[in-house]
Amino acid sequence: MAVDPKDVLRDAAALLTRRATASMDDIAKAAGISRATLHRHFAGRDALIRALEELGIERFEAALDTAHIEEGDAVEALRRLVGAIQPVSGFLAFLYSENQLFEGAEINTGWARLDARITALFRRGQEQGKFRIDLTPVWLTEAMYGLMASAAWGVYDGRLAAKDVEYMVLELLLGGARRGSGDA
Amino acid sequence: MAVDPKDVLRDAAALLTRRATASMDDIAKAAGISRATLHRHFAGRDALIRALEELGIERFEAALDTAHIEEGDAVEALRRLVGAIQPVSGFLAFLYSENQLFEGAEINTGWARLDARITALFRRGQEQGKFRIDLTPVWLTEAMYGLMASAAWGVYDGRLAAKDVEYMVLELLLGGARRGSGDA
Amino acid sequence: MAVDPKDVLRDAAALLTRRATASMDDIAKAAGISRATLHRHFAGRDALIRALEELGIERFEAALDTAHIEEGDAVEALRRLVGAIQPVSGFLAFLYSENQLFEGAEINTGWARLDARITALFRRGQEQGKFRIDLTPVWLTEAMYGLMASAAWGVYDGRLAAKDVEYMVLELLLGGARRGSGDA
Amino acid sequence: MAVDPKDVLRDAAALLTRRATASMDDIAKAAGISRATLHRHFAGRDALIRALEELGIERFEAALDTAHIEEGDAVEALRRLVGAIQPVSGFLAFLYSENQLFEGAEINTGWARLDARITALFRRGQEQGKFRIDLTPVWLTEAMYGLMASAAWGVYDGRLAAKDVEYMVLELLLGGARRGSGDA
DNA sequence: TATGAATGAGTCTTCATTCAT
DNA sequence: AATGAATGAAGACTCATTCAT
Repeated sequence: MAVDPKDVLRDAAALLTRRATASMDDIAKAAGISRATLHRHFAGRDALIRALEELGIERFEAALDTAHIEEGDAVEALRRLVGAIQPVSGFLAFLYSENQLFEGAEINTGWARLDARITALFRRGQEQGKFRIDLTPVWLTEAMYGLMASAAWGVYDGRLAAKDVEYMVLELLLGGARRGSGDA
Repeated sequence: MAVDPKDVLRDAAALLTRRATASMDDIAKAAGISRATLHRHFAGRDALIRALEELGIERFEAALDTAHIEEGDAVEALRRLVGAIQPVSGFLAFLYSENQLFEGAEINTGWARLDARITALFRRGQEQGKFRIDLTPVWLTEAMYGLMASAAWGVYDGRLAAKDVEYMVLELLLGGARRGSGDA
Repeated sequence: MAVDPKDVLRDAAALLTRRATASMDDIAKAAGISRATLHRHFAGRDALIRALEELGIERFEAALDTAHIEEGDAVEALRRLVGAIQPVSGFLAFLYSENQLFEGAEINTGWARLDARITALFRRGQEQGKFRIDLTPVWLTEAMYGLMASAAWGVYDGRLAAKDVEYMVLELLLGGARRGSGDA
Repeated sequence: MAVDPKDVLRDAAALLTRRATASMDDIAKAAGISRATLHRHFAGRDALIRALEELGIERFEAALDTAHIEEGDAVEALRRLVGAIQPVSGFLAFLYSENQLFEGAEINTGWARLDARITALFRRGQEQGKFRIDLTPVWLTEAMYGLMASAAWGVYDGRLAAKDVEYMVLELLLGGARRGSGDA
């Protein structure tokens, strides 16, 4: 009968990924607990969102670790990264837009650390001569987020097939749309 | 003293682009009118959002027309398109995420027409042998939106310089991140 | 149909004097308006309480002015004061206990000014040789509040007759309970 | 490990004397037990308050007994009474205002017995020719409570010195503020 | 017996919307 | 046509209380 906060977060993440404006009541229902209990575990909506960010950061970081993005060829590392992120991309897309849309909310500094790792990946790729140097690592990082979110939303809305997404995000990011770039 | 709905929409668009959760009161204040008057012109928040979508569609369409995306070389047409969209990308990013995040709201079918034109552009490019055929036109369209939104948010948050955005979005979209792709 | 905030305050004061724990809903009902309207006029419960304090200060100050407590014989001035306060003593008793019981709430500094005027009255009386000097003016002021509140509560609970209160408060304050003191 | 209800009451009294609006959680924390245990010992907040009243009555009664208020000269008895009450005056002030402010709660009839003893003291004083007969015993009793509460609050807020309180309450109650009354 | 956990009920507050001038 | 004023509906939050271990 004891409620595991992890489970509540999981359910909240799943719901908010689908409907970003869900109320505390909706979230409580989705988690199968009462509103009061939800408040007992997360003191207020802000606290819940912050906890969700922590969860997102944790999952994101796990993906980065799994992908060993600091090791080996940057292109290969990016491949591994996109593959590893895929399963949580919907949730991350929610957090990404949440952070963009709700100004004023303190943005969890945990993201900065992850941003830095990804930016470093692109920078390493540039130093290895694998990535273009006219596109800044910061922009490539941002672009990866944007493509990931677009893909997640496209899948969610039925415009894209889930199985294709990984390939498409990666290929576009690596080689762009132009023929002779990435399809050689 | 007569209020021009166009002006109100313009102000609302400007405000919501900055703060997507602005209340009707905020919007009315930004437009310099009373809440009651705002409601006289737009029967409810939904109606206002729908009108904003109309405005977005209108602006988007104007950009597509200006760029003559149906004419000439697809790569050049895409260049013109990205350039023409730039000025309204922030507003479009707002509408894009609004449509993703608030399920239930009927999505204005006007977007489909525009999506179709852009998808057609990518398809034409593929037929011209300019664009890769392993990335679907639908995905390329979606990806363009995602990159545009990311760039707009990056600029808004100060992570990217406004002057670089057009180049970076276009180059990534065309040539991807990999060296030897688009920087030859 | 326009609601006069003064009327709302009056009704709120009347209700809270009777039942200090009345909810915002109760207060709104007592004032004949909706909760939302109550919030429109007073942004939150704290703001309402603060406004009530202002009203109390105003009424109290009016009583002090009416009684001309700075003029003439201190004993006579005190007589006039107790008489003038009588009609608002219930309300003041509410505010008095409110200030005692709810620590943390910023106490309106307006009270300090009134306290000072009353304290000055007792001091003047001491200098005129009319009041004992072994009881500090601060205590006499505090005591007057306490007697006033006790009397108001006694009347409210039916233990005391309203018509007697003025005399009893004044006589006790001036002459105490001991025979040969004030009943000469 | 066994919880002594007496200890809980003691702690609750101490806390509520300081902060009358303390929640059950606060009270439980102050007593060093869990909320559930607090409820096991006192079935509900009302029951706790009623138990506190019992405690107050008990302490009050003990003070009255200690002071032997039924014996000897009424003035001397009153002196002893005020002295004996002093240590519990803060707690009694809390119960006093609690009873005034929260209508609906059944007032413990135990108070009536104590009121009667004090009223009898003043009546005896009148019959002994020591107290004025134009101030009713009921009012003098009520006034004593009011002065006691004012003094307790004044001390708590730092407006009065604890060491002076007994003298000031007693002197005002006996002789009033007027010179030549009590300071002869 | 004591308690961590869960919750129903109630409060405050905000927002979109309507009304009367 | 425009607006100040009023409100119903809905959400966040707190608290006293109960349950299961």
